[in-house]
Amino acid sequence: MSPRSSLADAARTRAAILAHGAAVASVEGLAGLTIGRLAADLGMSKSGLLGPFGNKETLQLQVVEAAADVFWREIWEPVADRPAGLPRLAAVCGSWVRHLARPVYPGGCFFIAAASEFDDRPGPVRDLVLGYADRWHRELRGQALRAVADGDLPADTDPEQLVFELTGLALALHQALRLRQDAGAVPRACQGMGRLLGVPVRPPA
Amino acid sequence: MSPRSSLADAARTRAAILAHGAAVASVEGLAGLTIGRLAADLGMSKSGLLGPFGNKETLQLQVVEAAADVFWREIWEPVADRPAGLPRLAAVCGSWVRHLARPVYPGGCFFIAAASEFDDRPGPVRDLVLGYADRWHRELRGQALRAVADGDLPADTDPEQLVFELTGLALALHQALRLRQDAGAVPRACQGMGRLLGVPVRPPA
DNA sequence: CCTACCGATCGGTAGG
DNA sequence: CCTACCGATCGGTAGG
Repeated sequence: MSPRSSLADAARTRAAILAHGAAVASVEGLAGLTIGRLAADLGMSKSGLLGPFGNKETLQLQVVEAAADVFWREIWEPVADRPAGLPRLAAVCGSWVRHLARPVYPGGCFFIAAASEFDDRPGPVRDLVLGYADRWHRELRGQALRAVADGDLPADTDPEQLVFELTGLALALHQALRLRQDAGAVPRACQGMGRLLGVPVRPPA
Repeated sequence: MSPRSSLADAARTRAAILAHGAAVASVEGLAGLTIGRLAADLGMSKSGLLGPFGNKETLQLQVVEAAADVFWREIWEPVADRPAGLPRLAAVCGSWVRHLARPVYPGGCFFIAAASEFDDRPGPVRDLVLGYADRWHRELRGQALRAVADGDLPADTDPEQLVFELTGLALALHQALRLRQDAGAVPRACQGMGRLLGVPVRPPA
């Protein structure tokens, strides 16, 4: 075993806390995260766990950021090589569906849960979640605009309406999978998205 | 003032607890409901508040039932006189949109929040929320089936797919209103629903 | 319905 | 990173 600097140890500890925190928060909620529970799960003391963050809210914010990194890598990175516009939009819808159908976190999509939990709780956590939601929204809309400009979507397409309806299908898929445990919702989400885009949408293998 | 029996007093106390509990839960979550906070809000002692219910879980279950009554009265009762099938389905979509856009609870739709919060927490609360979600789903699907039988929707319409997409539009509306505070989502939800049904959908006055 | 109280757990701090 | 500890609050009970 090679020796490890205490700096690298600290970074790995921090990453482990954030990864486990996101997993727990996906089930119990970000507000339901407790320092004592996380510390017990990871075999640490409460003060040792809190140390790198200082207080619970900072821990929550960094858990959100860590989950955003995972989300981005799961969904956008695999399709970054697709041509901008309709091809990339259809591909990202496919990887979005795959993300929702895959056990990335035990409680399903971290961001759908966090958005619902904090939509009415003003403060830094809500602001951060909203910031990521806006970024996601603009990214989708940008591809939709490009698809219209390319003539790959009808000229009278309203990109806002399209993004709104795609988002609805993703939210319906999440609810059907998590609450109703209805795996048949995966092809239904793909069919709905495919009809909106005029091209097939499929979760990648 | 007419005298009141202690029985009627108790019933009014119980109703006040459940109404306020649903309002608080719409913001803080059903799990975030605390007996001490509810008691303080209502000027009662903790033991007095807990008395009619016995424990917190029973209180949660009865809050869900009270919210379900409100939901039913808000959405289905106003359209019960519409002809079954497409007319009633379009009308219920309109009152659904109105419900989501109206400040019925300070935290938005109680059931969307509760479904998200408890979708991964096994137990009686989840079972009850799921039961109401199933009932809602079957009610919509029944009207869709009737609309197809009446020839008011194309014969190849898949009622499951239709209900899935209508639900998605409602979920997207809720998220847009609560998280993004985007009132423009109301006409977008109506447009999406109207396109699915082939008839206009409008929130009633 | 109340007061008074229980053990457990909360977020967080002192000191090392 | 740890132990030891803080005041506050949790769900719930005893007794009236």
